[in-house]
Amino acid sequence: MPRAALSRDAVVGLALRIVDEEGPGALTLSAVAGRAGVATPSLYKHVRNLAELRVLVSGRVLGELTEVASEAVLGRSGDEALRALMDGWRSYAARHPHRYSALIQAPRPETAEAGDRLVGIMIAALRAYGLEGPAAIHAVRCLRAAMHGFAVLEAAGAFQLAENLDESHALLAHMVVSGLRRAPEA
Amino acid sequence: MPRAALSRDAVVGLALRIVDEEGPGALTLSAVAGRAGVATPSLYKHVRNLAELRVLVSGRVLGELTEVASEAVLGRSGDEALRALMDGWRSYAARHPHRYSALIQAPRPETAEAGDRLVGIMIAALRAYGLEGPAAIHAVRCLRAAMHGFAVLEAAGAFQLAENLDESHALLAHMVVSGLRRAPEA
DNA sequence: CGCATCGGCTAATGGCATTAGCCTTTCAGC
DNA sequence: GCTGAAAGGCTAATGCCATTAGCCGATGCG
Repeated sequence: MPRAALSRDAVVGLALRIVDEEGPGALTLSAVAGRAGVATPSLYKHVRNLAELRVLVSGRVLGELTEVASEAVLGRSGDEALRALMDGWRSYAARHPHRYSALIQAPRPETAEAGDRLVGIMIAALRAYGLEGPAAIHAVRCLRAAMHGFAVLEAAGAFQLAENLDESHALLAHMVVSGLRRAPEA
Repeated sequence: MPRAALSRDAVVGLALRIVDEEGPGALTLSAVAGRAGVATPSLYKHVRNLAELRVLVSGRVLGELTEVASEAVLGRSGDEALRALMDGWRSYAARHPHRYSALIQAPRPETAEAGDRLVGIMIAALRAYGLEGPAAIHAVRCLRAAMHGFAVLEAAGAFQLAENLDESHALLAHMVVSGLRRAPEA
């Protein structure tokens, strides 16, 4: 195994930095090569193509998000766990807006496992609500929709008014927990 | 005014068709020119550049969404209005997933007016809940987050399991209305 | 009838992705 | 220590796309 200057992971790391600093749209092989001090075609020794690099970046973000979610839920249960999960999620997205935007939502086989782990954490966070089977699935979907929707809009700067965003997010969390507490039946 | 073959609106229309059929990533000036039966540079007589075309497309989508929302709320109030709004929103996104994905979330001056109209509709839909000032703002943000999050995930095919999506969405609506009914205070 | 202007065209430039094929460095095993 | 295979970098070449510059015919107002 010859010189180990670059590596697949290093390339992804540089890509992540570009995404953070200049946004997902600025992620080009040319830019990565520039940062690596290498000619563009050299990157193909580490990554199949730009599309794969994007998937790898997305996978890394998914992993970080899973870690955040995992820590948030740890040692908590019920509403507390749910709120901590939502807060952690939002906080991650707010801290790394570009990175969060690089998260690919369309399911990809490469990141299926990480995605399942994340869903598992959400199910765990919902455990206290006594949801079974389909009900748990519906709840996870709603939780995802709420967290992702808020994160995307905040990251995009779509919330323009001056009102406190923490309060808005607290209301969102309130909606989720209160909706889970009383049955959807009318 | 010489021959009126193409027009700004016609270009946007073709762009919309490309987005619908091949996704937002396939929207290139070259592709539009191909459909228009015209050389690529000719498009610059109607549109400043690709970035502007994207904004125009996004504006059109925003307009359609506003119309859908407006019709949904018409003649309804309270929970009924809210549910109709959410259903209409989801239905639009599900009917035109690529188009919905072409919606730019970052606020742009060009579409600010349309955006305000949409927010106005949401506020109207929330009127029955007696929200004032900041509380209304928070509620609109949560509503947006919920609707947008669900729409994005559904459009991306992120909901993979077989469970009925209508039910999931009904739960989301339930969360929103039940969260609005009882005060967020603990 | 003249002419300003609209709306299309060709040519040219430059960025980026991707492929092909070369060359050097390094290390495993003798 | 020597050798050869392969990892990992490079240059050259291709092709797509956006964008700019500058040309030219048609059209409709005066």
